[in-house]
Amino acid sequence: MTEPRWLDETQQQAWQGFLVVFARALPEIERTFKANGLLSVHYGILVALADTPDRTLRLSELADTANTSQSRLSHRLRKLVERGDVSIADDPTDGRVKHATLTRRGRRTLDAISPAHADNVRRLLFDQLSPEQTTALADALSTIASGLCDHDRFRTDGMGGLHR
Amino acid sequence: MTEPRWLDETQQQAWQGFLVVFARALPEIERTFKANGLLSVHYGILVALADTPDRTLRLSELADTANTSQSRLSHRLRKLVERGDVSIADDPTDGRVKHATLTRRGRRTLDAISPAHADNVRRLLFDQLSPEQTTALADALSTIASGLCDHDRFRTDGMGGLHR
DNA sequence: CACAACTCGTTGACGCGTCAAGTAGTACGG
DNA sequence: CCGTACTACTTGACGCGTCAACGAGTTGTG
Repeated sequence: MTEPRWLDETQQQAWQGFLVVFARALPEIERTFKANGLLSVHYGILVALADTPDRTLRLSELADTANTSQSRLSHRLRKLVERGDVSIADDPTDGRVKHATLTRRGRRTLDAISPAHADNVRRLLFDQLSPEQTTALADALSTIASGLCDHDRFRTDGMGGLHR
Repeated sequence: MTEPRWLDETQQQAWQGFLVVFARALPEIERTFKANGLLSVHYGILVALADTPDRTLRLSELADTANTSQSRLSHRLRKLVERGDVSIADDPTDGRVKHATLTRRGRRTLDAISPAHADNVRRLLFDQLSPEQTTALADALSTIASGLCDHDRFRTDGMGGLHR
């Protein structure tokens, strides 16, 4: 066993900041979704589909884009399909694969929630920051995020070659 | 209804980064705790107590310091008391109040988990960043965090005058 | 002292996320 | 073709967090 390497003071400060954001901002943000009978997972799914050219993704890609596990996607998709926000279709060439498509109703749901959501995020997180702080934050988080995504593919895929 | 104010591109980038960190790093970090039969909540509770001069906090302060709700604290405390990591004592002057104290065993639990935890956080988040990025990140997150904590007291307390 | 209003902490029901197991479909080696 | 290995997705059990309701203790008012 070698001597453990601790976080330096700056890193501890940053980590503590993450914890506060996760513990205090996210639940507050979640409330907007609950007020519309949904969860942030649902919203993430709708956004992922809306950001796709033909509003359609196969489920495994959808799970990846929405930063969720396949089983969670499966569970939450049930409600979205029941509500008519998303429709599911079998792939014609591969019977295992299914595709999810954002319906017109799903688009409307998204439009109904988005303003309040953006407002929450801005108010809770970004209104406190100067433009320079925001830029630096985006830079650091993007760096971390891309590292995390690469790391993930490394662990789960065997070089899956998914988009990007 | 006025025109909604959206997030600008930088803000969106930062927010997306938060989501990725939240969805990919935290579960990974949680694994270390689960390997020791605990959750991150438990760890946060132990840390909060360890950071206090006499290793003792009344429960409401503990909940606040550990960024958790009172009921969650109550639920998770059960296991920590059973394990003997924390002991609970009634306040002698106010029958409603209880105090939690970190035991010697709790201290040992903390020491056993901390190295692996610090390692995870460093590896997943900070190893990717330059020193300048880390500093900027800590600065931005601290700013947001202090805003969130003030905001919280504003909503729940009636000017509770809790420490700080 | 009585009674209302309040605070501190606990509890239980309920819905969500995880994990491991399961079903169904595909690829491939012989 | 047959069987094995693999992939895509689904399901159910289980433990956690939330929320609302609760019991217990305290404070304030007349």
